[in-house]
Amino acid sequence: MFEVIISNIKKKVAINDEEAEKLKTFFTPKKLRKKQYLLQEGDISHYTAFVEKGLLRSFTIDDKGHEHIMQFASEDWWISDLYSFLTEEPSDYSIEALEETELLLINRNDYENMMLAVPKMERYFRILTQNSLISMQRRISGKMTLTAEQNYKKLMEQRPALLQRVPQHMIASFLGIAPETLSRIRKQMASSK
Amino acid sequence: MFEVIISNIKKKVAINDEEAEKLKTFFTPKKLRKKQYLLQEGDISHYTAFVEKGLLRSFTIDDKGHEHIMQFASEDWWISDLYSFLTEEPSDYSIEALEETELLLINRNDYENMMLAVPKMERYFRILTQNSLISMQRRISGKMTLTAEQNYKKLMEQRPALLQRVPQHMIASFLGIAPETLSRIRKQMASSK
DNA sequence: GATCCCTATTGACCTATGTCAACAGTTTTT
DNA sequence: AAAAACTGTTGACATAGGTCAATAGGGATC
Repeated sequence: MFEVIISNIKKKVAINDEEAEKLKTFFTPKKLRKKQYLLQEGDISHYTAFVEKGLLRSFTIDDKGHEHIMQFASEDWWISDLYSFLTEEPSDYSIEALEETELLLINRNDYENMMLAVPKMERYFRILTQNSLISMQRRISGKMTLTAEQNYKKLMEQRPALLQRVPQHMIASFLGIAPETLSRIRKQMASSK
Repeated sequence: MFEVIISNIKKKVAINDEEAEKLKTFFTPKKLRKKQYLLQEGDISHYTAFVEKGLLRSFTIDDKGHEHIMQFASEDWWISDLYSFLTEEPSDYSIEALEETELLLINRNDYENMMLAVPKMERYFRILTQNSLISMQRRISGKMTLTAEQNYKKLMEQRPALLQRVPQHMIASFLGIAPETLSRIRKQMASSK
């Protein structure tokens, strides 16, 4: 059950078997069916979740009732509303399973305790967060400098598998464009190729 | 010379005087005049910089020659192109001083060595990076769900001092809108109030 | 196997924001 | 103090992408 996460951690920091065993004690497994929620907008994100299997999305809903997807998380990724998780303020986001999903949850206290018990985890989470920050910066950069079509192509290159697992209108939502726009972009890409 | 950074670190992790002394040895002070560059697009971001005094921006230039500002950094902030700093690949960004600026620089090796010498710095940088990640997420969220005017108002609330220090067209660039658009937004805000 | 829901497509039209150019203050440089 | 560079404003116009509504083909569900 813990193979995926332990191997993920070992990719970033060197831990021994004893430390690995200690880490396992902090997590709570949880399964979600398709369409079940891990977090509802307005609630506090008590957990941050590691995805062992499956796929989820985090999203928010604007004044006009439109959904905007902030993140997709599949195997080997973490997902939460970091702001709500760290501050224990209510979240603006919901997190929903898009497939049968298996998670390992850790709550705020155990997150801190785990780092006290195994200090190398500070380093693990630092590296993880740095990588997320870089990808967020690139996403903003793309939003500011590229057209919708260019951003779509970039996503095709960077996360081709995602496009196979997620309905097209959710890809549009993640890119920050209307589903009709993505449909038209694809049509025109097909014709001009 | 190190008061600002040491007090910034102490706000996030408990360090003693001995550790503080050790930390100081890793930094190189640097001054920049207005309009001088810390990093030029195409070069490798060898340093990450802590701002003791002054103000800088990081920005990229798109196909049409338009500048897009990714970050403003004033006193008590860090600035670099994190991607280039960590991977030692050439950067897509430039970093320029907007005022007389005093920095403390640390290079890639010393960044790692500092964390080996004072392991609490892993925690410090983890917390720092988490906070940056949260603010980036909010910026994307705003870009996706709000109008240009709403994003401008949000910035006015969150960083009022910045608007006093930076020309309006750079605020527009940071918001990802044309300078003319911001001028019109301000005009209309003034009349409807 | 009929119904319902979800998904994608298309057309007609709309709107927020961008573009280009002119102009006028201000600040900086010489 | 003149010239140059920078900054912000305004008007006319252009355009990328959004909105709304109709249609249609799967799956899923009863």
